[in-house]
Amino acid sequence: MNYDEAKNKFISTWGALGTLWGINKAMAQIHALLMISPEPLSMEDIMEELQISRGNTSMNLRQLMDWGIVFKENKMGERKEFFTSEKNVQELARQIAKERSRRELQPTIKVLNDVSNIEEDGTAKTKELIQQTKALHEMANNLDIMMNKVIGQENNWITKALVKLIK
Amino acid sequence: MNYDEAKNKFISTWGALGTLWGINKAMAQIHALLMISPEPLSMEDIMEELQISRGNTSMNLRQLMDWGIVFKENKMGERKEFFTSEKNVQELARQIAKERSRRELQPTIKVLNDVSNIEEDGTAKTKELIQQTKALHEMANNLDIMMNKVIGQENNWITKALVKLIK
DNA sequence: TTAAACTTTCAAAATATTTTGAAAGTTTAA
DNA sequence: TTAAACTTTCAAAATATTTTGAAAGTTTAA
Repeated sequence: MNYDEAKNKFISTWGALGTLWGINKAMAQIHALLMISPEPLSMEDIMEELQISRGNTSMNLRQLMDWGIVFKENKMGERKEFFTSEKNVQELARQIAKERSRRELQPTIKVLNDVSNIEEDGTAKTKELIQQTKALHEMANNLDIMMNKVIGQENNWITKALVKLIK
Repeated sequence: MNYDEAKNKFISTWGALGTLWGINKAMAQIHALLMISPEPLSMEDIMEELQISRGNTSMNLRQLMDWGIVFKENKMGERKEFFTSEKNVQELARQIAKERSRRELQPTIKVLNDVSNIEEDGTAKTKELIQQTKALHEMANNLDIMMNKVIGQENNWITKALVKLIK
């Protein structure tokens, strides 16, 4: 496998995976491209490499910046904007964990909490609803605590400490 | 909030969340419905409750069974099939972790491994590609180890042990 | 066997998401 | 100011996904 094959394979795999953590193909591919680019890239560069339109590039770059994993960079003497990704994989993981907790887990936890606190009326169906949503609430909460602990830790923490503890 | 409001809220929230771990709305809603139903439900029951077609119900139930979180159940003297979900939340989490590892993480790890083993040719771009995919490979691998440890553990393990260790 | 009671399949329709690209907007240098 | 060099917005088009429901398939009781 040569450089170009490897590069394309990485970009398309990352793109496919991205759809599974809730971001679209173009967004994941832009991220993948920036991830392995030694130099910041301009919008033109990205459009060219991935064969996508200007509008698409602009919108997805903005979203990646919202996620906090891509940054705008200015080059001396250049008018246009350049972009880089967070290159540190640990930091990337922390950022993703943080955003997913905020966007998905927290709202779900709130609903589970609300639902599990309805009034018991003695019927089997109400009992079951309360019991199951309580259990899910506890589990989601634990997951959230875990993710937030990870966020609060030093960078190498996940790799070094947790894996060892778990073995 | 009364029973019906709570039930609907739970079903639609679970449905929305589902799309984020890679299953579609109908599939997640069927799962939610079974999760809080004290009795096994027939295909008719599900169609009726969620207002979805027979075909849709059939296909999504099959997929949930593939995931190993919904089971067919036969009622004495009844010809039609009934369905229940895995009611134990810990077991549900284990099953989801196991399937996600198998379906998403493992294939990605393989690609990362292949890509990070291309031949070094001294250029900056190749060096960056190798370095970044190696780091991602290590991280994905650790995540996979974690998830598989969870799978191997006794049921209450996640809640009881891990959360305490992490505090 | 048969036929009733069910489930599954799959092409077509409906819906949702993504992408495009031109127009509008913004910034900067002169 | 102005106008060139850029970025963003957004309606329309393209594409992808989901849903429907009728037809085909399967199972079971008699």
